[in-house]
Amino acid sequence: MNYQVAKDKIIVTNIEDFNIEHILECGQVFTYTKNAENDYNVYSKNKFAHVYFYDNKYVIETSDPNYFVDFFDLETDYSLIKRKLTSYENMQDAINFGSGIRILKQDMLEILIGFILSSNNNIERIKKTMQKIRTYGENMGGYYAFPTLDRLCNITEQQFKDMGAGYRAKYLVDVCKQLKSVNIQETFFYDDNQLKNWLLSLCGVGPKVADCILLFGYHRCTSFPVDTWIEKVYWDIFKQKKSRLKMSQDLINYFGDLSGYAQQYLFFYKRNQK
DNA sequence: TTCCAGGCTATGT
DNA sequence: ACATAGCATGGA
Repeated sequence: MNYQVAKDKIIVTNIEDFNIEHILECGQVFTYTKNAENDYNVYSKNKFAHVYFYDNKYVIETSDPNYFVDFFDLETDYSLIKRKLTSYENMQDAINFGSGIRILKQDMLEILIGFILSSNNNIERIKKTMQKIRTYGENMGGYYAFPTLDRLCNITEQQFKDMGAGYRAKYLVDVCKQLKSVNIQETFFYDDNQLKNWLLSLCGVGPKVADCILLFGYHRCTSFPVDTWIEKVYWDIFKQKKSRLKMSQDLINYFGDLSGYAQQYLFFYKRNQK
């Protein structure tokens, strides 16, 4: 894969490991809309990008190309990651199926809110709620920025409910209060254990959601979120049942530094099997 | 109508 | 430490 940065766009060529559908539909992100096949709008913080396939290339149109070079993790060699993962059993099919997956570098606050909403919920509704929450953010002309923490703190439980958060509305109000008393920048220097323990202390954040925030909000790739789909994958690999915590530990021991990447290929593949 | 959706909290053993 | 009910909501 290669890319070129211009003033108002990025051009991605040799796209064997960049596929916008794989990237957005593999469950790591809720802040996008689909215009057509291979044509999406992507929102992150106060930024926006229009991504589409054209002439065997991807075009990422945006007013801030450098931001999206980082967001799409374009400096990481996913061909190398896939080559390493190929040596594992049961991985070849998943890698072929989701060959264009990349793990996005998303905003921690958006990930936190999104995955608190994810519990016992479905992806379409999470996306709708996230889009509605965005209307409380700054109007950027044509779209809204995701609300800052100060703005989020002014949203009431009833307003979150009206946006479809359900019983998670209370968690959102409480977690915003909790975050206000923390220097969030410092949390980026925590080691994996410190960070997970802190995340588990937040309202609405249990083991699975904490692992998702570690992986998608902090890019800690030695994290392996276990959900209903990964439970099935675990059975395929190890032929036994365990608690989700132990499954996650086994999978991290198995995949090591590649855990987060393996999780995404396997999740996307399993979730889309008939 | 009933079941399910990338689980969490609270409350038991 | 482990097991289970209840949780809002909308779509199939």
